[in-house]
Amino acid sequence: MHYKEYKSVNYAAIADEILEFWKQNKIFEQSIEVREGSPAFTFYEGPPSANGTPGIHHVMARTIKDIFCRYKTLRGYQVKRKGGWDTHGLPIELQVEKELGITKEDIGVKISVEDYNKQCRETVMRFTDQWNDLTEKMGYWVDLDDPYITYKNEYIESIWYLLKEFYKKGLLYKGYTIQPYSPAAGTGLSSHELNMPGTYKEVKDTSLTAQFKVKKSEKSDFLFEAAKGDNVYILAWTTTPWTLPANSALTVGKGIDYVLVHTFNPYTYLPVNVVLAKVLVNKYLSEKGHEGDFEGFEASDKKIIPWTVLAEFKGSELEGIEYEQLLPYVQPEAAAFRVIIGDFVTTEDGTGVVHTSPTFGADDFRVAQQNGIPPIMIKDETGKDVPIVDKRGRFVKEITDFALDYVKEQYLTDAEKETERQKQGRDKYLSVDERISIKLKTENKAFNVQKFDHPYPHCWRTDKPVLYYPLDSWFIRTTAMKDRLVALNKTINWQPESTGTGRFGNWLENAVDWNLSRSRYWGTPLPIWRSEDGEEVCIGSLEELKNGILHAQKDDALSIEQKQKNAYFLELLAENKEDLHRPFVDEVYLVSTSGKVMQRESDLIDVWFDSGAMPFAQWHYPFENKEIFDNSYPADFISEGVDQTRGWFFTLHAISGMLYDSIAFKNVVSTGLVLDKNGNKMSKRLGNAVNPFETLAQYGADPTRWYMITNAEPWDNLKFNVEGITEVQRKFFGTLTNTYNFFALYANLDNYKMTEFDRVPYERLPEMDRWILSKLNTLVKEVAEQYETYNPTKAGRLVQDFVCDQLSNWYVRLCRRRFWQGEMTENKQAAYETLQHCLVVVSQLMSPIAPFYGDWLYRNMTDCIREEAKAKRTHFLHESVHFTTWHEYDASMVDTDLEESMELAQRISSLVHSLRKIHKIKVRQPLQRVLIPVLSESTREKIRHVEEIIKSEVNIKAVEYLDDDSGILKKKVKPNFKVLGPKYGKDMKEVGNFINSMTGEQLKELEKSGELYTNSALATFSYLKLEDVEILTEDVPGWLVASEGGITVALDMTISEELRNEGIARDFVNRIQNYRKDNGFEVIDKIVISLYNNSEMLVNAIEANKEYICQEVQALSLAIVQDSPQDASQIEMDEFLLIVKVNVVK
RNA sequence: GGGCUUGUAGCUCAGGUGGUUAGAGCGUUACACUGAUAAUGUAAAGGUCCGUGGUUCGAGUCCACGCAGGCCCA
Repeated sequence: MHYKEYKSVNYAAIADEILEFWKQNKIFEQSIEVREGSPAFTFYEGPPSANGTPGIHHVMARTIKDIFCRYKTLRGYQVKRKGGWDTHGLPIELQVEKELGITKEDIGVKISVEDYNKQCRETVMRFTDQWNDLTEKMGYWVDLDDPYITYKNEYIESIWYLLKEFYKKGLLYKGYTIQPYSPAAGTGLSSHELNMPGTYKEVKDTSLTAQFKVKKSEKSDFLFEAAKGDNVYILAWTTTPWTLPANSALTVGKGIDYVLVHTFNPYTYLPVNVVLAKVLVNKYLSEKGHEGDFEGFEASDKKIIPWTVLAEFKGSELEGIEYEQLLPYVQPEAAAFRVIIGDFVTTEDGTGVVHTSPTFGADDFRVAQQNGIPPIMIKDETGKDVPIVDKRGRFVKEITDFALDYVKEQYLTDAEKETERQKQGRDKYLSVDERISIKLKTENKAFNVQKFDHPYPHCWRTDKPVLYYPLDSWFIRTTAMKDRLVALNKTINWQPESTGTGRFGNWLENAVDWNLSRSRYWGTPLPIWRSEDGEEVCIGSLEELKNGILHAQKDDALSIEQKQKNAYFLELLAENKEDLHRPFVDEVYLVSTSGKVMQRESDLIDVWFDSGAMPFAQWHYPFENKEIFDNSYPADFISEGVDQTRGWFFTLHAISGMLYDSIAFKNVVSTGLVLDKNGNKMSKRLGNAVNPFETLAQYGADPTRWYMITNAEPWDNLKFNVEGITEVQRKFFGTLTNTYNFFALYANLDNYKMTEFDRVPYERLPEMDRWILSKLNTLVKEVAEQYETYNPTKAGRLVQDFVCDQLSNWYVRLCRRRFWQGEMTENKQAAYETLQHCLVVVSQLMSPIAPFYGDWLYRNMTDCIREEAKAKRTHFLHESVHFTTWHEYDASMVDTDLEESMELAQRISSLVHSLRKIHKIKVRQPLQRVLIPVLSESTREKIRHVEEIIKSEVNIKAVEYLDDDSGILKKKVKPNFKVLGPKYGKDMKEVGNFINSMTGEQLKELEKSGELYTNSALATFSYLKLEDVEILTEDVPGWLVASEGGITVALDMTISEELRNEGIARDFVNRIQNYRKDNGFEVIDKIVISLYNNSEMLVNAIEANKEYICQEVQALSLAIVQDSPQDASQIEMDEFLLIVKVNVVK
């Protein structure tokens, strides 16, 4: 026996078996070794975090990665894939805090930073075992023996190196971002803290609509013209009037409609022309005043303010208009006070114009930066730029009218309020907002002031309002190289393309500087040491740090304690026990060139920098492995979820682009989400998360992977339904396994063993074999194209369709007889060889997606000649399909004519089947002939080619052709719109009607002379050309016909006595075969049959076909007896009752 | 609110550059086959192609505006 036979297969068991084989023989390692010296295909693994358990979506994401690495190996590349772990970051910290029952505030108090980080380090690798287990079980090949781990010193050192490179290029700088800040507590708040319940409280604030006076310029001319040369103001609304001294721009929405309104200021009653959003006019001006009495206003009681619209325009027309500074206490360093466009402007509140102060609003900051608008800032005593409100929440002295006043009333104690009240000389303390309102009212700069209720965030510790306030941060100056990053991105092949051009491209175009700072504990420390007056050094290696310390130790600037701490760090270094995390690096003190003590900036860096640095840091570049790095940069391929667009994809791209003017990856597949079967997001909380281990154990890795890949394109979201996996199991894997088993069963019976030589030469192969080989080669070509363009879904579907429709349902089904009949002939050998070849190639084509099953099939097919192949150094010497090289597409084996012929055979057979069906004539009943109308000689030739196949497939004696000359063909003519369209355009209806109502005579004329005089009223349509129509046959008068897609078939339903007898004989054979089987006869058993003559018709039929029957059922004799035999069996046949005795001949 | 994306049969999905009768698999129903048989084949039923406008002789396909879902950002 050369081929293993399987009664039933369990795909999970196959995976286990193959996995064991892989482990025992180090197949993964070997798959890389066998490609030693071959060109490299580089893959970067986006590191997962092992602090959570893996989910089914990880199976999806990693299958994609695996597919292309395996495919490229088959294509002869060496594909090293180093695994990695992402180990830093907030999720880990939060998890540790939850487990220890502490908050961030407790770190350094209840638990030392050292212990806390120790805890993080342990927690982060907690589920590594589960991850490794999943990796194995799903068949994902990645090197987990030597992964990169982002918390390792070597990794961090490489990051420091990169940061220093940024620093040297002037791309790493200290700036600020607008963050929630509590002046009362003196600390910034995280978004996490801001999301705590009770943070947002309903408060009553002073809201103010200010009038910004427009300057005359080319851009604003149209406003002044409409206002007849008078003053023009832009109205902007704010709930924080204290930010108005920091205003440096006004933001409008580019698509919003604005109007210029002529009216009076409600406080000063001066005539004004104001700009605001069209839909908000009614919020400020009552309908009663519309087109009111301007002339009489001065004399009236001024209760109704008249107004009229002078002009209407889009926000985009306002862009660039300049205005006068509203409260000119502090001057900006560059040109400011312009109208800019922002995407966050709404017309829900206010005026549709947003007062913009870059120091006190996150949106404001961003939009100002994008438009080159400077913030309003002053210099502090050290010369540093600071905002006009200090860290305690008070105006700086430069804001003369309100110097040192708290901007929020709530920051004052009652006693302070009283003192202030006396200073103000009023009976009630007036807040800054109120006093600014009064000032603006009197200066004709306020258009509206009122109290406004709205929710406002409060500090959870002090209960006082939060300010949005600029806080120090370190940045990478992405904006400086934006254009280059955009240009580089255009050279990357994105799959799908829209993620690259749209989501990623747009994001790059609008990118702001990358904020690196995180004020946490467990992460890569920022390697910058800084003195109080701003001297700083960026450390790029351990060596540099060591030298820095040694240098500092000699300096008197350090205290004894500082020197002791430095000494301790040096000691650790000497013993190689250093830890580059906090708190250790924080206790290193350096000395600046001018002799000042420098301490490390306390920030950690964004964990995304960690992962984005992996091309370098995974190899500890440039300190080690320079050569390896050079050979594996940039990556040929990466893949992650589309949610990584602004995460890993961006940081990889930014670091490579900015430091090395290179892309980091050439091809990228961004994958969609895995949802539950109803399209909802999976979550542990909702309990609809699918456990990947259970799924793999129950269904097997191969069907699971196959289902995920072929069901939807990877970038579409996948609605994960296990029923889909069972379908894949049945449909694809079941069919393929059956096909294999069929092969194995007969090959073993025939003692056939694959040979790589002495094959039946191609020229002598039967049509059927040549056809499936042609299909196979076409398949190889198409599958390769799909893999090459990173379309695994289409690749899988192609393989699946080939296996199910062509190989199993057509080739094997129609060739069954060749396998089970007679001795080994050339024809039979050809069948074995052809099927064997198809199966082996399929095993390879499918192996990237279904690596276990592919290998299993390959090994089942080739194990029997392995030793021989090894000895002769031939194709199948490899013990795993994953070592093989891609089956070369052989164009000479592709015969498109033959493929078309066979397709005709399939379609014609299907039509005949359907006719039989309708008329209830079973396939076992032979029919005399089928008529096929053909209009061209080439079609006739193609069908003739496969006549035999059609005849046996549908049990018909003859195929006949009807051509035009027969005269009985009824033809149908249809307009060819594609041709007619350009010619006749809107006269199409008329032309169409003409064609549809053409007579047979006219059609004949058209066919004969190639054109037809139409006698149409349309001048352009006097002649109809042959190319303008499609001619088909649809009917054969007097016959039963079926047609579909241009093919028509007519079936002769006459059942002659001879045909009837044959039908009965075949039915009889069928019953005997069933009997043999039911009674457990062996396939090779010979039998003798005695049939009781209880029907003339039956016996006649059997006598007439006796030879045929005996051959089919392997009967040595078939006797008709006049008495019912003893122990006879009774078998039902359609119209007869068989009383028959069947005995095995021993 | 913005960027990107999806919407076709009960379910999962195909439907180059517009061409009039929109396909496949699963499921359902019926039938056939019975030496691939806990398989297999054939057929039938099943569709306001998310909606509304527009361009066009003609729109599932192109355009605009919506609706619903998703991701990211604010």
